[in-house]
Amino acid sequence: MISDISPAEFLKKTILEICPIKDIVLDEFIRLFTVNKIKAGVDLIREGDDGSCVWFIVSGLLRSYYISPNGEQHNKHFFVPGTFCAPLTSLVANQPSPVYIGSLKDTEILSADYSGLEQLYLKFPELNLLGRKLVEWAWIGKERRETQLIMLSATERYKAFQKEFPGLEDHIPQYQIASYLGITPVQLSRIRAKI
Amino acid sequence: MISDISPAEFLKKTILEICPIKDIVLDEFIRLFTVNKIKAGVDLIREGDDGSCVWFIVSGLLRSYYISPNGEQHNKHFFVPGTFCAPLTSLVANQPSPVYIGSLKDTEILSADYSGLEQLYLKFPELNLLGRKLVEWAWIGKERRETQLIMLSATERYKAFQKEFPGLEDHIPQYQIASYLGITPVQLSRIRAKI
DNA sequence: TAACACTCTTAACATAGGTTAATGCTTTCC
DNA sequence: GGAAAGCATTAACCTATGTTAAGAGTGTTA
Repeated sequence: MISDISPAEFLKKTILEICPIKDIVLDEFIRLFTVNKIKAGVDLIREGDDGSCVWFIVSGLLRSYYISPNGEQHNKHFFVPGTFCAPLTSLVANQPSPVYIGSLKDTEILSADYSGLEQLYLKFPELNLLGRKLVEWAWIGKERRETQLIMLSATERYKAFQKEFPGLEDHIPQYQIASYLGITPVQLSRIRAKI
Repeated sequence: MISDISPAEFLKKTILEICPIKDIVLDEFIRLFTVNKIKAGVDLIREGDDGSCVWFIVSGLLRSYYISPNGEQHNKHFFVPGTFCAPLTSLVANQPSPVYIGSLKDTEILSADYSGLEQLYLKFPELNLLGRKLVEWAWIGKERRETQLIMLSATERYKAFQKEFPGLEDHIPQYQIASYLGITPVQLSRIRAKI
């Protein structure tokens, strides 16, 4: 659906929809990114790794997830084309990442080194506006997710997931969705049978 | 414990712990804020209101919360002295607030008009660094909360709450804590009886 | 002091969701 | 084609949590 423009153009277009930004700054920003293709099922970062990259999803699907002490995976978020993804806790707090980030489908991304981005922040302080906007929108997403987890039943969360990620459930196994909803695949199957 | 310095000094000190910032910018930033005292149980913003302020908690306690269709309150976060609080979804998306923010104790805050802050962002683009840092840390908090909600049992969430807000449970009713944990007061009572 | 409001606890019962296991359906691979 | 792996469904049973209601403790107010 976005095959008619290059990854860099896709990124540029997405940025400009977030906030205005001078051409010279935008061009240097875009130049930080390089194209990468990864297969399904690959981890970009694992718990304990030091985060050093920011990614923009061109096509495919990424997820962030935790692994609990007993080895169970818990999906936190799905990253669809046109969105950014980064081990923010690690980058900001300069600590090992508490989360995993990996691909669920063959995925094309644009990767930027975070240290390069930080240098650009210093060179062009107004670039912090873009950074602020991106994190603000990410925060709003987390806030909505928190509300759903604390206020909605599993059935309602499933319906909210369908609205938030339209069509996604046809492309990934149900146990990945159940993990995102905070329930077992068995329970999701029961919920689906009832609806 | 912080009674020996003025609210403005407290704010200044807190800012400088987050990121370096030029004196002239910091002074103008501080000047945006005015002291307010509010009684316990007062709402600063209600669902549907247009958010226009940012607050810094000097003393006391604020909470953000949702009210579900059936009238139940669900606490999302407690704001303790030395932290910032704002109806971010409303400010960023320029929409009516989906959340309530109110006081649980007599509370002293510093309030700043968001439009004044936005003007200062334009005047000093490097101020976006502070904005970015503040939202980044807020995001990390939400991420941690999300992880707890999806991965931990209610008992474990209760213990995590005790660690994250030490001493707080002695100052607010248990049903406020239960609401934060996403369980009923009855269930919290059972959990406490077991421990 | 008595009455009231508010909070916490406890009990009895109901429901949502977890656990385990069996079954059947695809898809993949030899 | 047949075997194996991966996934979804279903059933039986168990546990955590919700619901409702009663009672006890505390503080406030008439």
